Amino acid sequence: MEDVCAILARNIKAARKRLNLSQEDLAARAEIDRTYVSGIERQVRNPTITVVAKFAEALETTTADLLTDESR
Amino acid sequence: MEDVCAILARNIKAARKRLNLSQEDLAARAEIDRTYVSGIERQVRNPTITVVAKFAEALETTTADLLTDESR
DNA sequence: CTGTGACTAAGAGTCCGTA
DNA sequence: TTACGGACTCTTAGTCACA
Repeated sequence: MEDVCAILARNIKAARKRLNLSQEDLAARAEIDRTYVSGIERQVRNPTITVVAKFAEALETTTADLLTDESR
Repeated sequence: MEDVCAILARNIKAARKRLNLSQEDLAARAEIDRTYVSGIERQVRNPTITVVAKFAEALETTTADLLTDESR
């Protein structure tokens, strides 16, 4: 079973690219530090669900979507 | 926009009832502390996504499902 | 534009109990 | 069976300088 952090990292990165945003742009939108965004995409962070919710809003999607394993 | 913790609390409680589990049963299954389960259902906790994943496994569902707002 | 190490404050998560 | 409290440890939140 794949780690939920890996799924989140992949989905955030994909959604970010889709919107043509840099990590910096996303950080600004979500009101999160740039380096924190980096840490999540690199899977060195294990965020709380409220942080994921912030990302979801900034990426114009839902919390559930960011945690959905698209690979199956 | 409704808080993600409220959605989680509602969904966990519903899934737990559906399986006829007590908070203690669920805690044992998910290998999470009994008082922590209580705290999440009362929305006084803001869990990390790995904990939500543990709940999902114990409740025979997915992380995304536990964070899906069924009220819409 | 991104990765990384280091740091403090806050809160996640555990364990003991009581009503 | 659940809510709630105290006390505790350890990780996350959030930020910085630097590569």
